[in-house]
Amino acid sequence: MTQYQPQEIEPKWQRAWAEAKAAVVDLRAAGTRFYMLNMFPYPSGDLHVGHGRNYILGDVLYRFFRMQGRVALNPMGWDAFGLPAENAAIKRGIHPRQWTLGNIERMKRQFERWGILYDWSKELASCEPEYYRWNQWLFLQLYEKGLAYRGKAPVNWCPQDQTVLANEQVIDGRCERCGAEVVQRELEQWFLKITDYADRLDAGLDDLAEWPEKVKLMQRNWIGRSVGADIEFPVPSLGRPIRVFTTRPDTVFGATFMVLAPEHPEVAALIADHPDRAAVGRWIAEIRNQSALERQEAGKEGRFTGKFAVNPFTKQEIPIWLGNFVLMQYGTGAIMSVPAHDQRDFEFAKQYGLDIRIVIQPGDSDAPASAAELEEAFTVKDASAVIIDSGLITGLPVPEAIERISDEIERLGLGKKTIRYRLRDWLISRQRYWGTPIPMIYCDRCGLVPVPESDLPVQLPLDVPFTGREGNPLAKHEAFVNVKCPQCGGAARRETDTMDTFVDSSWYYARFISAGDASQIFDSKLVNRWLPVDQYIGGIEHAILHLLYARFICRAMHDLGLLRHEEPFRRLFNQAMITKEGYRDPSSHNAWVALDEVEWREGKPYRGSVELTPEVGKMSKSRFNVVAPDELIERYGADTQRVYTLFIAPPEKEAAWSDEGVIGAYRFLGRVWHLGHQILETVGAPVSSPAPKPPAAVLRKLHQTIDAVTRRFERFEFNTAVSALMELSNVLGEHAAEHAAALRESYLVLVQMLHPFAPHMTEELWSAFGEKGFVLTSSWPVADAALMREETVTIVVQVNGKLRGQIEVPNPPAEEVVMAEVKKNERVQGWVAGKEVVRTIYVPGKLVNVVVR
RNA sequence: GCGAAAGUGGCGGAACUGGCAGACGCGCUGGACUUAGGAUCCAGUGGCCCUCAAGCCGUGCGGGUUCGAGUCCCGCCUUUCGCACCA
Repeated sequence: MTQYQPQEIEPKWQRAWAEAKAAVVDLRAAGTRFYMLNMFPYPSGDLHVGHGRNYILGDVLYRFFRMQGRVALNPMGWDAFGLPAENAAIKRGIHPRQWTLGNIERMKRQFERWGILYDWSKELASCEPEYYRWNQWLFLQLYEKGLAYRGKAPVNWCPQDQTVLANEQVIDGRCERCGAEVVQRELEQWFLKITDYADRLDAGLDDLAEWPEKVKLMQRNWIGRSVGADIEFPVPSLGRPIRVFTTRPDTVFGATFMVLAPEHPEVAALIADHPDRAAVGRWIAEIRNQSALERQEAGKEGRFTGKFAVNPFTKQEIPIWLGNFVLMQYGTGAIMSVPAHDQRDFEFAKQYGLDIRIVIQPGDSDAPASAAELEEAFTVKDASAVIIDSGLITGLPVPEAIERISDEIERLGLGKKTIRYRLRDWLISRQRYWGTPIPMIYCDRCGLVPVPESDLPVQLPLDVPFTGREGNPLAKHEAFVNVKCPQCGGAARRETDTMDTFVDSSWYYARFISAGDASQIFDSKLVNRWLPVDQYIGGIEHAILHLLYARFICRAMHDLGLLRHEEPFRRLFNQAMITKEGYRDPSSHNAWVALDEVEWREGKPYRGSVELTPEVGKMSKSRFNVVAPDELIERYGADTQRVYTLFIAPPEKEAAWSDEGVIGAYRFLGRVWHLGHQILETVGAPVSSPAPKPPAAVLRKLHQTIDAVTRRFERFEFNTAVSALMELSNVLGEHAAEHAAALRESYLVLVQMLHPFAPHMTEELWSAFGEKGFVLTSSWPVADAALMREETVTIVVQVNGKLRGQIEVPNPPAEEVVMAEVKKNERVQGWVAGKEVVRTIYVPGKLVNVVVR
């Protein structure tokens, strides 16, 4: 009997697909499109089984939709700029480009060995001028529209990576990449004005019906939309008011003091004649030098300015304080403090002995609480809370009071209703070499001058030294830095900052449609046909970062008239990572970001990935215990890895890799293989005479399986899809000895359904059976509903264990079948054909209606 | 603290709208073939009871709804994941 030898089969079919250009798709071909996309990876070098899950999943889906007759596109590219390449250059003296291209080659090879089909005719790498020139072009369009600007702001500086970071790249006060504590610095940097799109990005989430709720929630929280009002509090000593933002204008009668951020522009004027000005100044300087993390850890702290504002509603003078907990970046950098109804204000007031005035109480309490007895702020804001002692809004429930007082604020010209967002502008400049040069020039005479489109791309010079010291190596490249001003022709300097690599990745999905087009960023007509991406797959770690940026840039491109859609990804799926030996391998879920340094927590690697040695091309297994795909493929084949990876758990769930478990997938494939050859030996490859009909049980199972597998594909339930195929294979196996010849057709249907999971083996079997073409290009089987059931069934109903009724009916019965009378508390059981359960609907005291499931 | 998701055998996990809990697979036990097997095949495998049959108990804990609850409702406990002075 022919042995199952994946090592021989797999390379053969990989070659065959490549030669046939099986995945190359004509984007103008007629038909229903299916744009399948995996988040393009950072080419860190090697991939292990955790990465495999991501790409295998995509490939399985791609093959499925293709067999379903869709014109399917499955492209792949490389998020090829980034820090690890530069760090490798510093450490080992390899040029980032060489390091990156070498890794790309290795990863491509790995994809091939997994049997993943990509349309390589559309490949792109963000580090090539061919790609990044359009990055620069897009930047210039945004600059013209005022969506890219240079501005001074307190920014996050990573001392380890020697660069600034976007807010989204700071996690718990630490650099997302290296884990170093981030410090605040006041620097002039390049920003993209994502805040202009805050409302649209928030509202657009409602339309993303096929995105995980979790991701939408995270984005919503990140954007942080809050509805409230700006109110101006007069400050007599200043001669001008200070504006505050509040989401609770209904509490304004309880505002007993005001707190400003230490960075607030009015602070200098307010403390100018402070008796202890020097001490307050030192305190402010101290706070300003603290990182966000340090500020929070310090607890609440404040200083009295000595000045007062006037509460415009109570007309009371209220002291103006400075506080370390008020953020300049949010709202107006100033708050009205209502200690009775805001926990932070409450704590601050208690600490410094400030007035507390109660203006809201639970609607069901008649005795007003006393401020002195208050143990925490009363923050209820639904209709159960009622306003007291507040002039025109007294007696109103909170929601109504908010409306009423907001109108009044506008009527009196004290301020206006406002919507504010937590989201801040996207800081995109990086003081690093390996990235897209920002196409701007500084001229002493003309100021900031954009590089003319005709001069694009601004090429990243390759001949730079990598010392790892003294900042960005680009700044030392004379030929790059010194240019003529495009406006006046005088001597000028080039911008040496490069772009955040998230800019590269925020529009690449559209470039695949026109990859290699030197004349334009992409062909809008084709892009309009192919966008949005039908199925996007990647790790949850980009819930905010990449996915928010991409949504923003897509809208910006929409507004530039480049494409029709506002949302880039119609359906999103986040696969989870694969774990091993109880610890989390961060790089397994992190297909994009290769982390170069490892942070250890409690003796385990917490953040960071394996150090890659390009010469060997293997992960350091002893240290990290990750499963390398090479060995696995050598031993069991890629098909086994594919089947096991999908069988292990639902893909959105973390899964623990088990070396023993793999054998189950291998045995399964072996059984299918041998079953095929058993059938072949009986019938011979080409069938001349009509095949005998398979047993009814086989047919029924076959069609149930087609139905189940198809449904499960659509719902990403690959683990149970595989188990359904195992069951079918078991049933076929049971009948093989007696009815081998009759099983040929059923078996081939199994082969087809198994194809997305085990493409190599199924191609081999398909051709062994004399079928023409690839399984890949055959069509997906359709279940026959009639064959999924028996023609007639016997329904048996027992009440309290005694036979109450028995009837033979057509299957499925057209109507409900009334079977028996039962009394309350009687126990009813129903059976169909001695096996399946029927559904019974109990009508108390009367009847049992039996309906076949 | 706020928000979200999840708790089922020794393990990964099934169970569509409430209807035979544990599909499928791993592991384990026994057997077959073998010089041997970590290869392959067959049988068994939630717990209790000496065995079969029968029975009883079983989906984190405590209540409830229902003829019937892993599934629905209420209250806890635990775990994981987000957010965390955002006014």
